[in-house]
Amino acid sequence: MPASPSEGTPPVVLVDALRREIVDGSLVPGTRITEASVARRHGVSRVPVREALRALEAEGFVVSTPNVGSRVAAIPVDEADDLFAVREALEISTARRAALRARGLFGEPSPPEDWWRTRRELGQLLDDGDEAVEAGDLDRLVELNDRFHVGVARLSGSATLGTLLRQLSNKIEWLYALDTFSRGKRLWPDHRRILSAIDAGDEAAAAELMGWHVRESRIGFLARTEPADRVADLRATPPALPPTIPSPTVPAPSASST
Amino acid sequence: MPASPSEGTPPVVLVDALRREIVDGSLVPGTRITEASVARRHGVSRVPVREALRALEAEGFVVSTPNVGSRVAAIPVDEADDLFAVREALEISTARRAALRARGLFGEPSPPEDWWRTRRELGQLLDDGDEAVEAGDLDRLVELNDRFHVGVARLSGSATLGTLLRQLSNKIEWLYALDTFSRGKRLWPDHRRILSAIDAGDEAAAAELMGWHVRESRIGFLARTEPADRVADLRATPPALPPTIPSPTVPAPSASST
DNA sequence: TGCGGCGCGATTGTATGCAATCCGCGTCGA
DNA sequence: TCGACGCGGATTGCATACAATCGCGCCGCA
Repeated sequence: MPASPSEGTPPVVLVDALRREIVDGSLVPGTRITEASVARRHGVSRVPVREALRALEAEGFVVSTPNVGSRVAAIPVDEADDLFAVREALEISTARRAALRARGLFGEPSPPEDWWRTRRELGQLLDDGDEAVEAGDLDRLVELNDRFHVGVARLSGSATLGTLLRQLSNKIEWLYALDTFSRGKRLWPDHRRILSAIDAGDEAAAAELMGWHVRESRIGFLARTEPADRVADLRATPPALPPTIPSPTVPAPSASST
Repeated sequence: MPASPSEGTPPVVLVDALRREIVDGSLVPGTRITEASVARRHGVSRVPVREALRALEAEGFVVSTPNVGSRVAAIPVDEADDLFAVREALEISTARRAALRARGLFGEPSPPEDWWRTRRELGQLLDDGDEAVEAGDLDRLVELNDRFHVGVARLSGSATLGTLLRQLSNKIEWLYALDTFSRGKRLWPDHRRILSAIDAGDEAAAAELMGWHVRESRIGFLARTEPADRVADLRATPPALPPTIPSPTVPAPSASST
């Protein structure tokens, strides 16, 4: 239930802990991160800390220079819009694939047990989110929002897209930390519609709804920093929807799932 | 000149070496990678090897299970088209930003020295590529192609987009390794046009050309596996070009470039 | 007073050693 | 004959120890 069920191995815990501190602003960009201090704080030796720092570096949250050390990277503020643009393409793909998998394409005769488990979690998530909306608990909504999108990526069955999305959505969450703007509850109901389209196996609808949804959040974000006319300009443009060929070609790959 | 000039630190070397072996097919998906064997082969201890494996895991080329070990991940064949779709959005952004930087936007008064150095490298690259086309040296062309796109990402000045692109383009190269299809030299001349648009600071043209270029390579790839009518369908659709708000808002962030 | 070189403390990079865990195989029992 | 149990080798996970490197402040010198 806590995001990743198989967590427990120290380096992974460290990565999650540090990334969280970075994303939510506890660790200000530019802050020096010494291996020893992290090791002490978490009661481990420097070896797992080093591994964690390497992973965070690969994800772009930390910059390291050899023989000198690691610092918290700069928040990619001026890349915000581009990140949203990429996310749009990415999530359209995950939504589409999730719907296709619901129809039992992609080589599998029908969605595997794993798919259904994630699907159930998402259902629960939606209810929790509705509750949070009622209660006005925006912090919780932020977290649920993130988990919803990651969940859809898991439904898509694509490890690659999932990895990319996780990186992207963490970056975007980081951007939100720049000020106290909290993502509105306005967009929450979209999620239920998206999940319905996935359930129905309607990949076109899933893709379109997700595209629209991400696009709206992009507009919402940009509205804080960009001149109004530019935002209006973006809003006027019809949703992108890059056509993707549904590819029921190759069955499941051979080597990974052990 | 060899891809990354400041390389030399062992873990980075290991990451590059292993990733290369994976991408070019020397290490077949599913292959077990034991830390000790890698350590012996490279004459180091297991510690840097572990760090390298973590990084590769974060990039998605390796899957590790705790207490068991690491294996080469499965090639994401059935995600090919989605990867191309994401790459399209990504590279449109990098091309656009590169052109904007050429115009001296983004807070900087004019392109910094670093920009010009990369720009010069790209110029050289184009000439080398023309040569390779003449000589029919397709292997070399593949490498140059990769370096061109990564170079444009560097011109864009965006570490985040650069990281994402590197991951994506490695994955896509991995896909190409699936068979002996070699990326045609037909698309090589596009690069010169793209670079010209960047030089001119024409961000709209740069974005459009890059979008078209990536799209063409996507079509070329898919033509090998997909039914002809689907490919024709994709080809008929006009280039996406998700509108991006050029954001000259925030100057350079404070903490990173040391 | 300004500046260049030097040495020390701090930190990173890596090797080694040992405990923990897992997988495969042989043995025992029904 | 078949299945369950248990043991041994192999491998991972981590802590400790030590060498290498860097930044920074101090001192000497012009």
